[in-house]
Amino acid sequence: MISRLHQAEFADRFSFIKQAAPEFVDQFYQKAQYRELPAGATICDEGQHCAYLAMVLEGVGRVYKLSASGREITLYRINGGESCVLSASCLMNGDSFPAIAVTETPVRAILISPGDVQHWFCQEQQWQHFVFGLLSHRLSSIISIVEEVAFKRLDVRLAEQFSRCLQKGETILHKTHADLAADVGSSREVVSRVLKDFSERGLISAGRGHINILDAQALNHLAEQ
Amino acid sequence: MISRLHQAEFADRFSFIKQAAPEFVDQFYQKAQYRELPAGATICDEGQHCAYLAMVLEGVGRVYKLSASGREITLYRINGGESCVLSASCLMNGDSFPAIAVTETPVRAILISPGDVQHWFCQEQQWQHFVFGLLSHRLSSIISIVEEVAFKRLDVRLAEQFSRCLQKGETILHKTHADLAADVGSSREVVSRVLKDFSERGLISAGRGHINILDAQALNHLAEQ
DNA sequence: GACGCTGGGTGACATAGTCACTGAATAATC
DNA sequence: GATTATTCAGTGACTATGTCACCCAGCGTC
Repeated sequence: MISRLHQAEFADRFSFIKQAAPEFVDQFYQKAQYRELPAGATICDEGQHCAYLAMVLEGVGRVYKLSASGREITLYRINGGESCVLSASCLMNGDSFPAIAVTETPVRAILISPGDVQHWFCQEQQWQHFVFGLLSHRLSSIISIVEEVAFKRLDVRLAEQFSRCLQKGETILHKTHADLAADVGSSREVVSRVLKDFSERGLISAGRGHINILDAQALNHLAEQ
Repeated sequence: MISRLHQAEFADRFSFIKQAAPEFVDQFYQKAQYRELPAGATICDEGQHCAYLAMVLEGVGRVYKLSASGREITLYRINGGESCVLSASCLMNGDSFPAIAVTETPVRAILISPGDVQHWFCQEQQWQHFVFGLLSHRLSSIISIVEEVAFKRLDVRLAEQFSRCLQKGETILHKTHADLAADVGSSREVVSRVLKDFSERGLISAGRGHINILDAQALNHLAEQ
């Protein structure tokens, strides 16, 4: 059962619920659970079966793949108003989760049980569209990850990271070289080398645990490639 | 309108239709179209909007990404009884197609218009499950492509290709080095080098346009990594 | 200050991608 | 049947990336 306060917050984040039938909405809030998770918590491990579909109100989750040698690559992040597609997919098919999901910041979320996800999928059109939209939207985002990894050079891909940071209006990126390597699926050493090169060309200046973006234009231009 | 003969073939390939409501089935066969395509035809180009959802009766389609430099990587193949998920996704959201789809062999397929795909999605539960299943199943297959490209060595990935070929009971792979490169997202020269190494180690023997698999056990073992 | 931990730098080497070119096998043309 | 064009494959040189084994610096704790 979800409190009035969280219902309002949910409707704010997930506007599809406003178009749904009142009986569905009642049932939804009745059966859903509210949960808070600390930063760094594991939501779902590789090969596990998902216990719930998490719909994030606030905070950031990260879904990534881990290689045998310990390298990582981020598949996508889940922000407020988003939900973990892979969970959706697993829940509907009973497949096991093909990646690892963790919280990067404290997360507050609404949880839906597998049974309800499936049950409502056949009943409420708005819910159906929401779940389907999640899945199909993420499919193309993961295809663009394939494209990135298979075809693009590392300097271009790192420049894209900085570009994205700039689009949010930030000029300091609070990440370590190892963090960046885990995002793009490379290794720390290689990221360090590229960043050293960026640094020497005056595109960025590096500090311990953070990076100052100096030449936005040059980085945006590099990211275009 | 689909002929009786093709209706039987369709039901054989796409068994979900057997569980669907008779009114739906009637409407489905009424509105669907039968189409034959030659080998090498372009089904959908990057950035285009899909005209139809294709459900393949017979033949093989290939969906791939093309890089600016001309390299390719195969995202998945569509065999008889399968359907192009990306189309499904595009059709439901009105997004443009994020890859290129072509026929590798002559293809016979049933085509559904975007309007019908959406319309039926809200009406017939079996259809809903079919489309949703397509999407969620392919999502994890594309995630494993990310894993392959980001983490695995090329020799291992080529060994996997041979392994898959062996599983179908074939010991000769009728592909050029360039074909293999396009599948795994590498370049011909690099594939040639790896195959030369395989050849010298007695794992395969190469001919023009085909490869004989000699040491199945060693290749399977290499593919395990 | 001694210690450990984390973040980052580096050189040496292995693997992978790019470029420019070669030659051989096959298909197309006359 | 000889010539030409096209496709397929091999190669060397160079660059980019990944791996391994280290190093050192900063910053806590005790």
